[in-house]
Amino acid sequence: MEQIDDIDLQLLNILHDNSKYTVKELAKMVNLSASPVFERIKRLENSGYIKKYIALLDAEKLNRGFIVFCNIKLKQHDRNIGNQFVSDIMKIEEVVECYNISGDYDFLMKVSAKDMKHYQDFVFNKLGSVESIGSTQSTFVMSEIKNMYG
Amino acid sequence: MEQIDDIDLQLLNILHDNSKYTVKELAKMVNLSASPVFERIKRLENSGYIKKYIALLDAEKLNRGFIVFCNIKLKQHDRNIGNQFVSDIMKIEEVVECYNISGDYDFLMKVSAKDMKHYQDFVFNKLGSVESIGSTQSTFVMSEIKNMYG
DNA sequence: TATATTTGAAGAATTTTATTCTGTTTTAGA
DNA sequence: TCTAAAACAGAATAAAATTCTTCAAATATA
Repeated sequence: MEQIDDIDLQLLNILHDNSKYTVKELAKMVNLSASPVFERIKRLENSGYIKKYIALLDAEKLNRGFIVFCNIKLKQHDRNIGNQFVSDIMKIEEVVECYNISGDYDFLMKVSAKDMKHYQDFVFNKLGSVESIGSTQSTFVMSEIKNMYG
Repeated sequence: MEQIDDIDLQLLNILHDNSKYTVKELAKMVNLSASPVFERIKRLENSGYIKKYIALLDAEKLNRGFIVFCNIKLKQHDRNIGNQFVSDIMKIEEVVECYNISGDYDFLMKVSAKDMKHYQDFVFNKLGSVESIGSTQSTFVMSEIKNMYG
């Protein structure tokens, strides 16, 4: 596919951290004029290197600062159960991320709640009604050390 | 602090998914004109509800599509060892996220590599030279099911 | 209840930025 | 070295952000 060079990489790294720079500002950072920078960014968008632009929100202010990693074991390991689990989990807003993983558990979910009470309610009422789940194990986040996205 | 209403919440949800809408487009979505929408967004930025705007990149294209959750136990649990670990981990580019957690392990890291070979090299050469680490346990991501950021 | 006062909105005016266009330079290949 | 394609700079244009003014509604106050 498309080849990217060092300047493209610089632009990607800058935009990954802050997408609100103007092309003029970006141009100065990479020692080019505005128009080639504009063209490069469009190329990076069209070729898929840049997937999209989003706003990062303050989870604490939005009552979603209590983070838990929740491991899931399915009841059985057939395709139907798996598909059912995926489709159920997609609808639960507290589940922010979900991965199919190696090891003792089948899935690892990152869950975002207001507090322990909210998480407890999530486990009992939301996960509790997902039939495909065999067992769960919760790992609580005490503090966030590093997040290249947040 | 500042109180937000339902329209603010709508704007936050929209921008969290796509920050490239124009204020005119956003105005139509929430049934307002451009200027109040503009003011609301500025207010949400200044009050910290919106932390920043970023570009999401394609990890696969950038040779970072191999994701591993890496659990870490420290050698000892004193403040110096902990601080040393944090400061070391901050410098390692493959570590995309890191959390201080409850349970058998002390930290959970999300690691982003090109492939298994790269990850192996990361464990041996990068983690291998972090003195504070006692032991590690790797959980490999087989597939990403849900990601509210990606 | 009537009257200020504040708040939020609309729409126009202005400024800034994105985007396009044109001409030139560099680069790669024959 | 010559030619063609790609990449750049700078100007011109279009679109968006931002500001400003006015108005209406909501809220508070007498």
